[in-house]
Amino acid sequence: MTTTRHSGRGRPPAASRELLQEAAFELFVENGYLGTTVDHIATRAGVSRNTFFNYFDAKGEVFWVELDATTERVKAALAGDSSVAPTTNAAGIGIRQAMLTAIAPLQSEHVPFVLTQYDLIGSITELQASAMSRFATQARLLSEHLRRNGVAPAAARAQAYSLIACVIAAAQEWAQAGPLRGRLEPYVQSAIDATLIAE
Amino acid sequence: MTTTRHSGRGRPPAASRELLQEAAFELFVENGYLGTTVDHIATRAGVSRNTFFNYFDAKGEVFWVELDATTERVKAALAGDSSVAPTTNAAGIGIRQAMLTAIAPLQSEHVPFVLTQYDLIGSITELQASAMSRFATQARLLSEHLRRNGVAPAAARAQAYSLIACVIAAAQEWAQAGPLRGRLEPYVQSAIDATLIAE
DNA sequence: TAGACTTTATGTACTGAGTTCAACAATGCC
DNA sequence: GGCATTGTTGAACTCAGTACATAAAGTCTA
Repeated sequence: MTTTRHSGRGRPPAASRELLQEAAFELFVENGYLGTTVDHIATRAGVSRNTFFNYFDAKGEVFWVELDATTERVKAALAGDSSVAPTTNAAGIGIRQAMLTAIAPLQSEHVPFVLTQYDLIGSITELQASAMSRFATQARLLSEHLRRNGVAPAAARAQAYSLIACVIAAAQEWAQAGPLRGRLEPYVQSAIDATLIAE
Repeated sequence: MTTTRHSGRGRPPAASRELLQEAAFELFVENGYLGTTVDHIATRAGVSRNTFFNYFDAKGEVFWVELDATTERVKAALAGDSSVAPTTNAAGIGIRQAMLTAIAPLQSEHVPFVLTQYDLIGSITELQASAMSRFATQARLLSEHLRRNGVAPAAARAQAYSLIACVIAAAQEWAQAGPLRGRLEPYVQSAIDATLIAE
């Protein structure tokens, strides 16, 4: 997942996730997702088809490089969260804070490519699969953190999933909001609020 | 999506979604999902490979027949929901009630096959894709209903997604709970409660 | 400097999902 | 019987993803 540094020994890499990602995005813009084959991407990046699969497990994975960095930040924020008292409420607020911290750097200019392509995600099975896989990873992350802090499994799951739901909803609104969208964080905050007052 | 009745005219169908689904489940149990090809399923059902794709858009779709029936019930419940006052709260409760009504028939014996296969869904891209697609359909359904009832788009999205998150979390707990699990409904109710008290 | 070792790249061949399209089969209707 | 309609079938194809053996390009060590 993370970019592994070249150790010095062995044949130096001819490509990188970033290089392949750039080549892919160029081609997606030029020919669309379906009009772009893995062969095209590899050729554009100057490597062979197989090399692409050395860097990504699947064609659709290329969309998520930027967002996976955010997942890493979530992980870090959770690790740094001492989450004091093992009560449901404190832990619930814990994951919420961790999430807000992780997405805090996301400014108007940093809209991940994937967020500008919701129509694609909705219509292309490979992207649906990779999106689902991302959500599942996040869910596991948050859910386990809650359980470690004493929240009952069922409640942990519900709270984790619900938080992710809010982030997704917020991210969609944010991406759609155009160049003046500003930071993502307030969008997430109001999504959370919208679900809480719904009593 | 819905089973289209044979109109009387034309060549009568040699198969049906149900028949293919049964053949598929048998083979999944015998040889696993990956060990079962579309060819196998079609052969077991006594038709050709192409005929399978006349009934399902993809191999993974076969998992969701039972759950798609629930989606139809959600749709019906929403249609029958006069959802009186166009206020956020009333509409929010509206989709919640519609969802609870739609899943009310689900008893201990009716655990959809797909719910017993979460490990599969997590590891097989085709199933991730079809799951994602189901969630997206549900989300659109609920979200549009809220917007029609005067809820702001952003809030509608957040509430709809969050409700789906609760149902998914609840369904997982329910499926894992074993033969004495009882009805799904209370699981959903407590998932919703768990997210609301998380303030 | 000649290997030995390590890491990455490449080529080939394969499986299987999903698509396209034309031909064919079975039914009701006139 | 002819005809429209609906459904099935076969063949050929594209492309993602996998497996595996081999080659290339470096570093390290004797």
